[in-house]
Amino acid sequence: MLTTENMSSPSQTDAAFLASYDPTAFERPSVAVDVALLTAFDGALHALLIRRPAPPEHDKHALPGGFVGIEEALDAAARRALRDKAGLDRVFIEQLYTFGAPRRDPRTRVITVAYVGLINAARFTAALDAKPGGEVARLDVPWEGETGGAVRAKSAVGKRLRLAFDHADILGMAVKRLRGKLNYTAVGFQLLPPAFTLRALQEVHETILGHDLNKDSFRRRMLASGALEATGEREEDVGHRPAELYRFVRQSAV
Amino acid sequence: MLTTENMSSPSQTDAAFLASYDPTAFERPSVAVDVALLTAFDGALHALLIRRPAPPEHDKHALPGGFVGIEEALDAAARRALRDKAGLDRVFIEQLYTFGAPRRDPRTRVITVAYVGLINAARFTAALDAKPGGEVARLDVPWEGETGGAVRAKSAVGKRLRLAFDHADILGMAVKRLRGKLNYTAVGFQLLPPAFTLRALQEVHETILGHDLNKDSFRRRMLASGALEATGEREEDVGHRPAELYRFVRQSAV
DNA sequence: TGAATAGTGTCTATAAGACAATATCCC
DNA sequence: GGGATATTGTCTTATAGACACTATTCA
Repeated sequence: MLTTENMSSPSQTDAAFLASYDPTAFERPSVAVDVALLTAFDGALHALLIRRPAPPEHDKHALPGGFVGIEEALDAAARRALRDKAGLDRVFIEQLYTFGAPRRDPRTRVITVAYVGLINAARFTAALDAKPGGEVARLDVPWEGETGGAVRAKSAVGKRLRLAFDHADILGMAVKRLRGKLNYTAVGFQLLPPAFTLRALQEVHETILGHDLNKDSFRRRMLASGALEATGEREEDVGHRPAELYRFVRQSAV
Repeated sequence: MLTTENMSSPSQTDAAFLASYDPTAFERPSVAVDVALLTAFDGALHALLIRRPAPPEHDKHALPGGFVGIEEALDAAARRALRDKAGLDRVFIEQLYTFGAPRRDPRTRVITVAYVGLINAARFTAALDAKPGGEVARLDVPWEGETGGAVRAKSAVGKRLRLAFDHADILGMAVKRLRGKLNYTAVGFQLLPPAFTLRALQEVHETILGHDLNKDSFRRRMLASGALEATGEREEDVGHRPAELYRFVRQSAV
C-alpha cells in the first residue's frame, strides 16, 4: 500500500517516529520578535526605541523586542516585549515581516519576526513617563507612497539616532505597511483616543501618508464608509467652532 | 530564558562581548520555509502539494518546504525548496507570513516562514510532468473578498485532500494576500505566459478574486494603467476574431 | 453566411476635487 | 464683533458600469 521511496519505514506510526526524532540534529537559529511601536503627533510618526545598554550594537537605539520562548506564541512574545520594555499592555499589534539575513546580528544567526504596534499619543507619552529606558524617536521617511526603504530616526532635540541591527529597515517596512493599509482599512483610529474629530483623523492620515489630503473628499469618504459614528459630543475650549466627536464602529460582517 | 539583554558590563566592547557570547544558552526553535506555489487555470487557483512520505502527518499533503540552513537567507531557502521539491527555478516568490503556533508541528517547535510563489500554468504542469512527487491541488476558497481563513484542496479527480500541519491556513493566507495585491499591483501577469490577451488577464483576475469583473471597465483600467504594451501579434486559431496579444511593461519609477 | 468574441462609442451613475456660503464657538 | 474652524451645498471633472454597435476571424 505504501511506496518504497520513503525516508523512514512507512509502516512506522507517527508516535513511533516522534519517539525517535532527534531535535538537535541540525544547528538552529535563534528566533526573536521586534515591535515597531508607532504613534502620530506633531505632524510626524514616532516610534519607541530603547538604547542598548550592552553589546552588540552598544548605545545604538533598538526596537523593543526579545527572544521567543520555546513554548511561546509569536504574538505573545511581541506582547511580552511591549510589557517588559515599555510597560504597555493591550496594544494593537500585527505581524509585519520576518527579517532573517544571515549576518544581521553579529552574535549568531538571529531571525526576527517583526511586528507593528499602534497606540495613541497620550498612551505613548504616558508609558514613556512611567517607565524609564524608552525614548521617543521622530521618524523621517525619505520616500513617497509605498516605495519602501529605511527611515531615519531623530531624538527629541533633533539629533539623528543610530539604529541597531536592521531596525531602520523594519521601521521603514512598518511605515510602508501602514500606508498601504490606509487605502482599504480604518486603521488610523488605533492612533487616536476613543473619541476624535474628523480633522484629527485627517491629520493622522496625512501624517502616515506624508502628504495632504482633500478635506471635503476625506470627510465624505469617512462618513460614507460607515466606520464612524457620531458621539453627540463636541470638542471644547478650542477657540473656534467646536467639531463633532466621532468614535469608530466595530466593523460588522459585510 | 526570556530576557533579551545579557548582563555583561556595558563598557565591554562588542568584540569582547562576542568572544564571550554563548549561543547555546537558550533552547531554540527550528525554522523552516514553506512555499504556496500557485497557478491559475480552469477557473480555479491551483497549488503544488507533496504527499508526505513519512511521519509526522504521514500521507497528508504538504506545501514544498524545508528547514532553513544556519547560514542561509530565508528567500534562498524558499527557492531551494522549490528547486529540490518541484524542480523549479526562477519563480516569482514573496514572503507571506510567519506561522509559529507552539504545537503546529508535533516533533518540536517549528516556526515556518511562509512564501507565496506565482507561476504560469504551462510551467506548473511541465514541472509536475518532469518531476514525480508533486501533485496539483485545486483550491476551493470558502470565503469572499479578503475575509481570510483556511481553504480546501481537491485532487485532480475531485477528492478532498487532507492537508498537513497548518498548511490549509497558509494557503488561505496566500489567496487573501493575492486578492489584496490585485487592487493596487499588476501581479496577475506572473500567472500568465509572456504574451496574453486581455481576456486571459481578466480570467486570471476573476479566478483570483472569485467573482466576475466588468469587461469594459477592466479593459479600460488595464490599458490606462500603463502596465500593458501591445505586442502587435494576435492570437491564432481561436474560431472567432483573434485578440491582440499584450505583454507587461516593467514598471518604471513613478 | 453564421457563430463567436474583439474592440469602439456613448450614455448614465457615482466618487473626487474645488469652492462658496453659512454656522458656531471662544475671545 | 472678530477670528477661526465646522458643516452644508453646489458645480465640475474623472472613473465605473451598462449597453449598443461594428469588426474580424474560422468553420
